[in-house]
Amino acid sequence: MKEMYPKKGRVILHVDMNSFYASVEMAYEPELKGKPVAIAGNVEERRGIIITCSYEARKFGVKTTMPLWEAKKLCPQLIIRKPNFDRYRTASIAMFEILRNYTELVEPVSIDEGYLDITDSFELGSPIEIAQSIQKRVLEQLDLPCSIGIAPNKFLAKTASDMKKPMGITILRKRDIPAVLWPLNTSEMHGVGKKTAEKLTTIGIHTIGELAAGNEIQLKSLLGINGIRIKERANGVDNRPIDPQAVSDFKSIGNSTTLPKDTTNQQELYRVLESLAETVSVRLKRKNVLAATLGITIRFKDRKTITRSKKLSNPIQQKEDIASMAKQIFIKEWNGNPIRLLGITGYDLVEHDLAFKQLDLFSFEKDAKKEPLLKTLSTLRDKYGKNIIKNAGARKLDNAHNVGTGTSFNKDFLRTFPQKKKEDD
DNA sequence: TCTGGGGTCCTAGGACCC
DNA sequence: TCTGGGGTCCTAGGACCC
Repeated sequence: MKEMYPKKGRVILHVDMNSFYASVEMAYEPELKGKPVAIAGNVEERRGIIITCSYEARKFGVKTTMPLWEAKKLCPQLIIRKPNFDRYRTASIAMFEILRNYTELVEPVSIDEGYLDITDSFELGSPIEIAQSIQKRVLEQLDLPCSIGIAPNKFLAKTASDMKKPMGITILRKRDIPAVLWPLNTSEMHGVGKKTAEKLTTIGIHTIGELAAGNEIQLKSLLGINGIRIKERANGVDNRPIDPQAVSDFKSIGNSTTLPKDTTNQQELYRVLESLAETVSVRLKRKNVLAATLGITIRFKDRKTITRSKKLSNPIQQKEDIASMAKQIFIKEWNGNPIRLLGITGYDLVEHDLAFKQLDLFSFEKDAKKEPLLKTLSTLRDKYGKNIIKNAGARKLDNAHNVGTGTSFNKDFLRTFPQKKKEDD
């Protein structure tokens, strides 16, 4: 029945805070308003860079990622502040709370931007009225400016919010695409960076319009699945839903630091790893997760960067565990060359409760003696889910057969669990 | 005087299994 | 004696974004 009616188009908003960190500082310190302000990391050191800056600073040519000394040269009166991440987090939470007054379908993308699906929020007003209301409330309640894009999907909404800054509201309809989007260079597209743009020129594609008409076979062989995707986007096609949960299931937690100066001193490097391990441990604990894979990043003097990771038989969270594993991985790979940056990242995050049950599982030996192991494993699986068994190292649970009463097991046993031979192979 | 730190997603090769 | 075609997992690197 549904198909008999024309499909109702979605209405998506993209809310993008304008020079967020600098604006938050101005809200805290109104004297800064109207002045060139920049937030910069490592202010004391030669490697300080601009994280973000006010529009007044941009007029001087100051830009994100620019080295501090260069920014000062362009704008000697530049006011520099260190980042206050707690302030930004607080402002971000308040901002998303305001957005949730308009719909439950709010998907935070980063600390300063998010999508809203207001398709079913029409009783609150037209899309443009809703956008105006959001902008007004965020400004009045938080003293923060934002730009909003209104469109039928995420890609177009994101593109639209970028078109008028600060405090813009832009509508981008599908029918606007040929006039507005197609004349632009492909590198202007969200999702197309320098490398991809360069590759595209090798097949004669320079503008978004040329990409929209590009040969799919050619694009696929050049860029893989991404080639198909950016062609779709160039045609205004993007079916990704707004997912309010998306932000909460993060995939990794890490911490890295550029050293004050390049070094080959192993003790010093170990101390850095310990300090990184501490931060990662705190962050893992705050999110109530453990890491089942640990990775390190090493950047050498010449900026060549390598990553090494190790899947662990037991997930870890304590700083001592993280530090010792990180050192182990590090020392195996380090060739003695001067190091510029070190990082530690936890992957394959498992929730604390589940990880705990997973460990508990190994103390169930007694139970295993009472009843067939297969039954015990099945019980555990039913209780804690298949992944828990999988994470414990016992893959192919379904192939576990013919294990009799009285069999005891521990984690090593689980890992080397005998597999049933397939007769038909 | 070059170029931070936090992430996500995709690809590709080798090991291993059937 | 000379060799298939799946599939999954693990690891490393690259591209991109804010």
